[in-house]
Amino acid sequence: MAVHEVLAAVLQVRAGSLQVLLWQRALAPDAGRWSLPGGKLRPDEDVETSIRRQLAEKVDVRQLTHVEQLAVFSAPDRVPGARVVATAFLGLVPCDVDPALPEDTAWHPVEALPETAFDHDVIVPRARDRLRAKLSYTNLGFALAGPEFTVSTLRELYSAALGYKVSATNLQRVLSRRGLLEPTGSTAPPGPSGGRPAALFRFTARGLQVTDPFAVFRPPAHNRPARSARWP
Amino acid sequence: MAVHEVLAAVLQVRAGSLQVLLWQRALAPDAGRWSLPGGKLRPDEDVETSIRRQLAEKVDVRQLTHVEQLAVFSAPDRVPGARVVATAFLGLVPCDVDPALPEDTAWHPVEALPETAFDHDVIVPRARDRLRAKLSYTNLGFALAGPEFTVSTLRELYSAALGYKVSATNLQRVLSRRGLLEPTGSTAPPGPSGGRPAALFRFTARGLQVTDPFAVFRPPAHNRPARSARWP
DNA sequence: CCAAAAGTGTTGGAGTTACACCCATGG
DNA sequence: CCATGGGTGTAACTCCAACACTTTTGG
Repeated sequence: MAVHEVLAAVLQVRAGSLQVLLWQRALAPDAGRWSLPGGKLRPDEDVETSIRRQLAEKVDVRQLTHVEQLAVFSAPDRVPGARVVATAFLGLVPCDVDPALPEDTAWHPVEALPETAFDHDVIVPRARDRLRAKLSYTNLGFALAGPEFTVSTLRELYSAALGYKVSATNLQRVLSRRGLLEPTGSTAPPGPSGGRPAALFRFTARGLQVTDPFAVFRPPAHNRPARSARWP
Repeated sequence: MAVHEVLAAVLQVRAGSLQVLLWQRALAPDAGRWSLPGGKLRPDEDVETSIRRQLAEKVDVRQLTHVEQLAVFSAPDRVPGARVVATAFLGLVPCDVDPALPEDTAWHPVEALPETAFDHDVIVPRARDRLRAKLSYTNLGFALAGPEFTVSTLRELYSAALGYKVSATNLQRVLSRRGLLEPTGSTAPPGPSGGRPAALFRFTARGLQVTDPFAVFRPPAHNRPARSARWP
């Protein structure tokens, strides 16, 4: 008989850094502090439906390219008053959209969070770490990028999300070898200072796919499929 | 205002195969079908405390070497009657213990489940997959093995859990290079048909440690620590 | 022709698989 | 001394990081 709420750390790469969407509480408890968007779970919806509805309603974020569960936060005293159990989500918004936001809502760099309400400061790093891990072994980059992009752009997205410089050279090679990237055939015009025009690419799939499931302990070669469609 | 329950897929390698602990329901709904152990979340405990308590109480499993959250299952109609939201866990029991079980409780191979209650048949494969993934990039093997073991024994555990043959040669090398395994100095007596006595090993740490966090996209070498203590 | 940005070639090394070979023990 | 299981040495392979080099544009 506990209230169940859903919360989302919605992440987007903005201005070269990974940022999270927060709204500032006007009322107690924790008035003035910043809070993850979300709200109560309704009786007729599951948690993912609920967080998608609440994000659409409250902060007008509809262009989520990826949503996944992070964890349940259930310490009995995690919020003051009656107990609330929370299911936390990671949400991703591609870099080519800029949703209209209510007055009290703003993006904040993940590495420089303001004072947050309740246990929300624990949830944001969890979301960031999940994103970083999945960028390495899945095609999750599609959720940060727009439909078409240059390798330079993609490099900036990966660098911002991972927190360190990624080489464009090797990024393109790794993603191409895995079959995640394909050229569109067209090119982007060069900038004002010249330079060779960049080829445009897109992700071959836009749903989450695990491309490198095993760091080690791969199954023996004779009953393992070829590179393109890996186990399992 | 939904009831919240906790459920655990408790896994152990038994008789060469990965098995899960289930109890057979006596009463409706789903009488006769097999169910994951668990129960209602109490107001004064968080979900992990709760699942540990319920496993200790109901099936007398106290020797859990590892417990972690899997996911929330929240479809409004996942159980008949009033709504119940469930937090599912993965639990691991080392191969050297054999807990006393109540009458209605038994181990079942993960690959040959009986008819299960509700959505529990979805939870068990999720637990298995999580275990398989973490065996590759963490030291989670400690949770399947006893305090001391031979490489042959460890090979059987990994083979059963992963579902394919693992070479003892390479298993030892990989785990040793990562610094997860250390020899105890003593040896196990050979079997009835002779053979060289096997050296005994232990895991150097018995808490979960991520040993291989990045499949690719490692940070540049100059700001990356050496092999032993990897990022982050 | 030069600067700038994009893209390719190539080398080297880390980590792993596969397999041949050597070691220690019981009958 | 031979069968049996345990352990080591080593070659080949996959994948990736690093960096030099080439290509294509604007001034």
